[in-house]
Amino acid sequence: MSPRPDVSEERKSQIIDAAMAVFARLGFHEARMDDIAQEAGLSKAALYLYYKSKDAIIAAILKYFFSLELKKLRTLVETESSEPISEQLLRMNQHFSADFQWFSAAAPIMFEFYAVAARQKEVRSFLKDYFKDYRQVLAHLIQQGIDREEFRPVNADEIAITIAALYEGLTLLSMLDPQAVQWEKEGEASIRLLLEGLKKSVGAMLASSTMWYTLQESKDRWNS
Amino acid sequence: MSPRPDVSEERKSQIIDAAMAVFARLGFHEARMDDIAQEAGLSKAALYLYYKSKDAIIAAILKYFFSLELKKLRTLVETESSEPISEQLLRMNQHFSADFQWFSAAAPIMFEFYAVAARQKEVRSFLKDYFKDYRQVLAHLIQQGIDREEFRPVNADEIAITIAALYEGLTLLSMLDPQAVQWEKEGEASIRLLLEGLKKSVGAMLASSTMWYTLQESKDRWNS
Amino acid sequence: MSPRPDVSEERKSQIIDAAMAVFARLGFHEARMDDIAQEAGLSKAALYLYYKSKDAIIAAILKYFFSLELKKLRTLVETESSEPISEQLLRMNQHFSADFQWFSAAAPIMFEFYAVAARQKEVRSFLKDYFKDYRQVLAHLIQQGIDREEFRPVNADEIAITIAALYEGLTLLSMLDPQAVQWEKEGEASIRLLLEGLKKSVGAMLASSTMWYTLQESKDRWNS
Amino acid sequence: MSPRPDVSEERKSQIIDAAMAVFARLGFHEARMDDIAQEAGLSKAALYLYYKSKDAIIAAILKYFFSLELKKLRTLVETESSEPISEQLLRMNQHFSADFQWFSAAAPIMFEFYAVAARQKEVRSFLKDYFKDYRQVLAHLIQQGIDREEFRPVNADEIAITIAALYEGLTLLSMLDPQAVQWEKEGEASIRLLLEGLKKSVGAMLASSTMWYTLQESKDRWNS
DNA sequence: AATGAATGAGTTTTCATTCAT
DNA sequence: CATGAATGAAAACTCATTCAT
Repeated sequence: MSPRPDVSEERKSQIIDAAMAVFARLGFHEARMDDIAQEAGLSKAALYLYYKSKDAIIAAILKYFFSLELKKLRTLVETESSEPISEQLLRMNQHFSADFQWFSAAAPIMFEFYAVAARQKEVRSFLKDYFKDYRQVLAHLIQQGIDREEFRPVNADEIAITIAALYEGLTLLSMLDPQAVQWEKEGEASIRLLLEGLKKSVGAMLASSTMWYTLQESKDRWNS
Repeated sequence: MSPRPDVSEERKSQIIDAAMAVFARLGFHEARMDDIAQEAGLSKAALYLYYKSKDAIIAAILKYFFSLELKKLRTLVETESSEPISEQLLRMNQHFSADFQWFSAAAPIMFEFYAVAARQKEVRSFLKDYFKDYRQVLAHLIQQGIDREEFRPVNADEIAITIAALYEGLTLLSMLDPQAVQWEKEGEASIRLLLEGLKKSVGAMLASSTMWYTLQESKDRWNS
Repeated sequence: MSPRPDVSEERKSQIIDAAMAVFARLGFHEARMDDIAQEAGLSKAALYLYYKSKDAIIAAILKYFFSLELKKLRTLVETESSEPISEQLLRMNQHFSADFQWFSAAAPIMFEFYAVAARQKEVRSFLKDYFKDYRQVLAHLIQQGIDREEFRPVNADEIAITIAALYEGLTLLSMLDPQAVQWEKEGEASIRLLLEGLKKSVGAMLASSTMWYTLQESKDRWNS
Repeated sequence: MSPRPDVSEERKSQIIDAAMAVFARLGFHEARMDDIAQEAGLSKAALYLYYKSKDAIIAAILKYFFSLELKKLRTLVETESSEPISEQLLRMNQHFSADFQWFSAAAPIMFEFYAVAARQKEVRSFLKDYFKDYRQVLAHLIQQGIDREEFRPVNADEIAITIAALYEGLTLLSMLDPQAVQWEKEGEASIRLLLEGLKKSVGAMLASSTMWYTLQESKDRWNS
């Protein structure tokens, strides 16, 4: 119990929280340092004690936000489970949906980062790495499905891209039109469609089961 | 019909072109009216003869850009064709990819609009309508596939959402990491996966053919 | 008579005049751009149309002020005149004194530049060149005095340094204590003292005349 | 006499030393209280325990610095010596030159004070008194030279002004261009020139010596 | 129709100074 | 005594917009 406990970390996250709230409301450019200070209950000058500049706050949020997202995904997926991968993918959707409150609050910030990334190399590079990790986690999951012969022997990396793209796109569409595009519902529908495409085809399925023989007989009969 | 054809329209698109170039390079906020004027070869004051404000220019670009996109999609898809829908979808991909130059130049603007939409009702509303139309065109195509019994009797609107989301997400991912996520390649892979899921399953296929009867018999036998 | 005559040069000197007045009153740091704008009868933003920054204004004054001083000196001295150099030197003093109004108004700026020069290489370099020219003009004058055998064969450059130093020091002292150190009076006294030292000494005078021989004799006698 | 000798004085000079170092490097305005605190190895708040404000520190330096200079001059000159005054003046130069290291380090501060003095009455008044004392010491020396009939019966105060001005000017010129204006060399040359002007003229010299008679004879002969 | 000139209204950042501990 | 933390009060610089010609 030191006399004056380090207040620095507390202040920093206090500022980040405030800044996220303000940025979500106003955007990076319209948000004033004054707004953030007020939201944080600090003086404007205090912000500069903990962050060198407005950009530094934005950069800190960039790291904070996407690290958090990645952590969530990993917690959700990375522990190997005997549960069918398809079930896991569907459950993932539910978890994302459950997070919706937080998510839609942060969505404006997320999209702003994407917009910035299109022009700033550093931000782009950071997000590139983020999505690389993100896809890797998904690819690993898909690969398990293939290894367990739950899925066809597809290219897991490609599927990971498909799923990641799908999620980002859904987030955009549901942000724009929450009525018409309900994340949870459309997410599940999309995943089910993908799963349908990933499933071992009937032919393939039969080929790996005793059913094969019986069906084979029917086939023979068809051909005969 | 004045003797000198109205220079107004020419100036306006001259300004829009210049503004798009500048906005793509610098973003809405960093771009100065001076930059736009210079790029357009006009005086700054001249911009105000044709557009009331910087925001008015941005709004004009919003309309121009997304109308153009929609028009492209419609040209591509809307003419009914006897060609299999799956072929049409795959061909769509190729067309989008062919447009890549223009697209990646305009991408920063597109993402910026999405970011703005997250906060501004008017922009959001505009883009909501845009994507509604966009999905409708796709849904119409999917529905044809269903009607022609090329696809399973799925919910066409849902599939349209899936495809639209997929495209937006791919655009984001490939903007961030063009090496790892190549629009054309990954777009095609994704569409093929979807098509796999859309195809009439063996069971369904049989169900809509005379084969049904024979297979039914096998099923009966399995159950017995 | 062009429709809109170039107002740029006029504005620039309008700003320089205003800035000099303000800087003399408040110093470089205490002077606000607002103060300068007000003094110039322009808006603050207008200053930035003509000068990139406050420092740019200061730099412009640096050049303006010392170029002017140099020009004055040259006008005063550089035209060869048959008038005795000592007379010219004394007359120079009077001219400087006559300029006193302007000079004491500008003195604060001058000293501030010296202070800045002590720390900023660019300013120091500029003033180095200024004083080099200044001394050169004086040295040239002194050299004439030597060539005309009005002065002893001294090192003209050294004398120029002495005079330049003397002037700068006098300006400082009289700025601090105008009662006790009156530029005109003390300047003349100092110059007369220097002239006394510059005069051909009796010995030297004799050495260059027939008197030498006679004096030489006396010397011989002293030594004998 | 408290058991722990008052730390206050120690701290104060610790701060003055640090502040001088920082001010010399950065100037009064660019120097931050933080810089001074760091240089002094104290906290910023600690500075305020010993000095009311930044200006108070500057004021303390003003007094410290010029008192020191005056003390040096007095030590050098004030003890009456039978050595010829001209020798003493020349030796003074050497002493100043020997002090050069300290001097050129402190020069930026000195010039800054002169600049401030041009605008602030209090500083000006202080420096006025400083130079009054300074000149007085010199005048006293000169007067000795006159009384001893080493010099012509000139106005000692005027000569003191000349010398003081010369020194200040030389310091400026050598700060600006140490290559071209070497304090020691040019100081000596200048003093020698002044001495030349101060010397009793040959006529006068003779008038006060036995030489007079002999030379007088030569003169007579010239005239005859 | 067109523009060079001008500006009002900010906005980030800075820093001497204070205060709670 | 000492200081880590906090802030009020600027000040330089910017830029969308207007206006006189």
